[in-house]
Amino acid sequence: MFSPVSPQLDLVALETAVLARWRDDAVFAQSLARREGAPEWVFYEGPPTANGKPGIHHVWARLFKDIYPRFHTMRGKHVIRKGGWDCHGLPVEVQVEKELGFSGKPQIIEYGIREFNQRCRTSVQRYVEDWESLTSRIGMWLDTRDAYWTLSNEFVETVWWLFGQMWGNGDIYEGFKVVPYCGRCGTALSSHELAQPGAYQDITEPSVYVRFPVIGRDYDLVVWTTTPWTLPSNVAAAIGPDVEYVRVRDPEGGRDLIMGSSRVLPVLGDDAEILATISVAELAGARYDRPFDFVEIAQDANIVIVADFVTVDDGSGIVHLAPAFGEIDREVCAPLGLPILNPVDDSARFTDALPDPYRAKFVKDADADLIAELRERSRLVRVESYTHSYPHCWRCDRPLIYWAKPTWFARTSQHRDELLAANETINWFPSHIKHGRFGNWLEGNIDWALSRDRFWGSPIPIWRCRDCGHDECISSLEALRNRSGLDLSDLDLHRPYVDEIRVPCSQCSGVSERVEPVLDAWFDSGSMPAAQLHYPFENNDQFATRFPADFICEAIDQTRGWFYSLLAVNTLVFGRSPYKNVVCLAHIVDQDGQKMSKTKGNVIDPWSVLNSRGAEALRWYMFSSGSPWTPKRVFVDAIDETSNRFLRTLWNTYSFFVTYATLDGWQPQSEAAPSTHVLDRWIRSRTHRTLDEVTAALENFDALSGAQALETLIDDMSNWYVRRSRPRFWKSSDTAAHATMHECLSLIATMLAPFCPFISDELDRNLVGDGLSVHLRDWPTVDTAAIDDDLESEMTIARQLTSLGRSARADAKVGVRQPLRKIITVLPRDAFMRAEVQREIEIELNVRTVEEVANLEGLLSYRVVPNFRLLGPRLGGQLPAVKQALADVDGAAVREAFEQQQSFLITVDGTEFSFTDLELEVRAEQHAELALVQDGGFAVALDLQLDDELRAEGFAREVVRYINDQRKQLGFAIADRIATSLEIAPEVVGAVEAHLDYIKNETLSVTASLSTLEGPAGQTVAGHAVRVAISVVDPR
RNA sequence: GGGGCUGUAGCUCAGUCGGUUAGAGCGCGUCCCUGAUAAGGACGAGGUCGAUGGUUCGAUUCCAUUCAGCCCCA
Repeated sequence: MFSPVSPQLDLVALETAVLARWRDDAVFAQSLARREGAPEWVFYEGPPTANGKPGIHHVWARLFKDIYPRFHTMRGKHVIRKGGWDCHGLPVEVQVEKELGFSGKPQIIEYGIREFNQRCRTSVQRYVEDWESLTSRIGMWLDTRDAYWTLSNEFVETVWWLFGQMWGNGDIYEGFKVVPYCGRCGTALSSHELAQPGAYQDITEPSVYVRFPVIGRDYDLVVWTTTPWTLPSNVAAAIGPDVEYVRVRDPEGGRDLIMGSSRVLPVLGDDAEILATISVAELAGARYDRPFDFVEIAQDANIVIVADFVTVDDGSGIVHLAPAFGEIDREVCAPLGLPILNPVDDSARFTDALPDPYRAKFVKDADADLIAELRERSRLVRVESYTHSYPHCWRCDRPLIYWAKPTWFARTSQHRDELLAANETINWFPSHIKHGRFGNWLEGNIDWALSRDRFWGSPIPIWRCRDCGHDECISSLEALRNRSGLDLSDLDLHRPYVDEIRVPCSQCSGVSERVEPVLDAWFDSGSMPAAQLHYPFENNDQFATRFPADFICEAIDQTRGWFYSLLAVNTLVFGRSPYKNVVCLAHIVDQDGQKMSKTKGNVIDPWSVLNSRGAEALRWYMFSSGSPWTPKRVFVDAIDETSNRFLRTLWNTYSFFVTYATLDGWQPQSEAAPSTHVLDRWIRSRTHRTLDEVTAALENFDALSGAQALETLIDDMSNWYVRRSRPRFWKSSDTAAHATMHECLSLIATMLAPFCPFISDELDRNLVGDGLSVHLRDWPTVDTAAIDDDLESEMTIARQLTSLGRSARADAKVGVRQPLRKIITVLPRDAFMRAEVQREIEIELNVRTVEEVANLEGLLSYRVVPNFRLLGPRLGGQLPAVKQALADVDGAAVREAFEQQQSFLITVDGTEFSFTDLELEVRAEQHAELALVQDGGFAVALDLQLDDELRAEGFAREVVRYINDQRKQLGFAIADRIATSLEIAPEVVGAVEAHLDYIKNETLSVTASLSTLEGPAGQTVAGHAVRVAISVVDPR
């Protein structure tokens, strides 16, 4: 027997119970164990950064990371779900700095790296617990006990090994990088940090047009910059090869000015007098007096060079170059051997190279003084306010500067073609990322700056000799032990411990110390395929079967994050992409499409949804509502809506089944042959077709289509199958209905399992009752014999006609309880309906017969609708004329012609055309006297003529409804048998007598006594006075 | 400034490998049903498929331009 099922669905309680079962029975572990030895389907967990509580957007990604592994596990694959935590990096450090009230590196050093890193470690551990509980609560199966932690010695050692491989291939070098740098925090910001919301802010600051007097000529260049503080570092001025330059008279009487012709008006105004054009060739190579000569220059510099990037969109058309403070500047100047002048220290203040008042001043604060000095020296042409988007430190909100900083790089740009080739092997979902956002990014690949001058990260395993400067990469503990001669068994592979290990230089007699920086934490996460297994130091067999991944999934912001770091590390080391399929989700936004942020106060706490609506509601919403590639609006009303539409309908249907199966004492019998009843055949066909669709959808990482197919099925089952089959469930006569619904609901539970692991497990447990979890089952195979295309399309027609019939009844104001003699239907020519399907229409519409089309001929006119899809290719440009001619044709004649000759002939402009009934559709057009409704090729007309017999039957049904209503109001149980006494108005007593058995049957009346009404009646039924008394009869 | 995505009913979203009747749910209105009932169903109103131009016999769908929103990059 089935456990009783409340019609009310309490998801939170259900989920709590299911979670307990999973825990008690170790279902997740079992699901893995039973696939031991099966082919691997490899999933990599992109490690969340454990520096804060997880938000609703993390839930989204985690659900997609859950559904496909669940599906493939059921499909027979072994899908290890090893968790992972990204433990290193600035976000963690910042969190700890905040706790300690620090505001920069000096305080950390004073505090002690050892203690600081210990706090980082503790902080990570704390947040991991939050992540674990949320992960479990949403029904995500992830092995968190065996998770990899990027802070572990094993992980770091593999990171070292990967770095060592790249070092060995010559792919690691030290160079300069012009980086966005925060002087206050004493650190460069990674591009990932610049990508933080709010990093770019519009600021207004002075931009200056400065004179660069050309040596040996009688004119000055007008050079534009928005960063006056970089002028002391100027080494060159760039002109564009295709820009037209002109000589302009100085309005203030100084030497003539040179600038781009199109910039004269915006910069100097209407009055400027253009004297002549001047060629790029003449300007190129010219030398000029630099604006400030504070910093010594040893080499030749201060020349005019030609560079492609120069535009005349703004400025003067001549660009100031300071390679210490601009990446483009550095790229242009470096090949020319121009020096890097860097009088700025690591706190973004001018060094002693500059005199007062500039010395020791934050560079941006020196702008005003520098401008004043330029003006004094008559070097200033113009100052204007310039508003642009400028990067800021996301921690202290101060403007960054671009600053040349020694940095370790990986030569990814030299491997660009390999990266692009590896990208070609990846399936991207959605596909446009492949050659769009990600492909474009790879095309423009620049070397990956790997080093971070910070504390909490994987130490860069390079030891540099204090004497000769020789660098050695030591990329394993074993190697480090050999080189240092120390016992390193207790060594923590972090700062400061690793820093304390010194090795003798291999080139001289000096001592080597580790270089200071740690690695970009993205290198850690990119290393995870090997590092999670401590490959190649152990687990080599596992790595062989677990590389590359079949599936990874993250939000789209990871294109330049993890998707890239994974590809870069593994392509450089292993020569191939580490993942085959990548699902790339969009972002979560609020009800109004706005990004969720704490300051806006529009953040949805996942726990509030989980505790009030349940994980399943959230899951179904995430899977079924809208494409995962478009920003998803998350709000409680929307979650409730999808949950009501689908989960509650499913639950209702399930509850209905269990209720009546229990009342009938029905039990599943495995050997029963499939039912032959048309409704049973239909719902089995629908269910197996849906199984086919869901399977294909999930194979294709398309959860949405799968969810939509399931929603359609549940709607079909609830609103047609159950609705039409109800009597069969309560008459005990037809066990086929029970058996069919049991089969279908069980199948639905199974195919729903990856989407909704809780409710599906609950349904399955009760329906199947073998003590197994649905998650330990194999994905079902489609019974292709059950799929009946014809039956499904006929049923679709039947439902269409039923809908039209209801509409006609509504128009005619004749309720469904009143039986009618017949309806008359018109179907499209190719439509056919077998009798048993037609019978469903008759019952549903409460009509005696459905009559065929012929009798309706005179009542309808017909319109001819060309099938453009067929005729377009055939007729091409003749189509409009033919279309026009056909519009005037009598549709009845066309119909007639098809009946007689299977074709229709028409002459247009002297040409004869012959059409088949596939090429021309004849549609019912208008209605006459009957209650007729038409839609497309379908039409339904009601015969509204009533006779006494029909009226009597209609009244009997009214009485049944009335009595059943009384049953409900009196709170009788569904199966209660009752005794009924009826007093009926004289004019209808005959009707009731004639249908008394029917009434007893429909109301579960064991007895029914009937008398003629005397005295005032309490109620009327369908306009006739009645009095009804019912009471429960002892069932025994 | 460059790249990408999105724009379909009041709202949230499907869909359209180009075919003349563009769908669902919610909301709204009117009804129906009543042995799933603190459920279910039908009907109705509501759309120039962001705008303009092009290709085509035919464009919501393809192309170009453009506007708006979002994302990434600079």
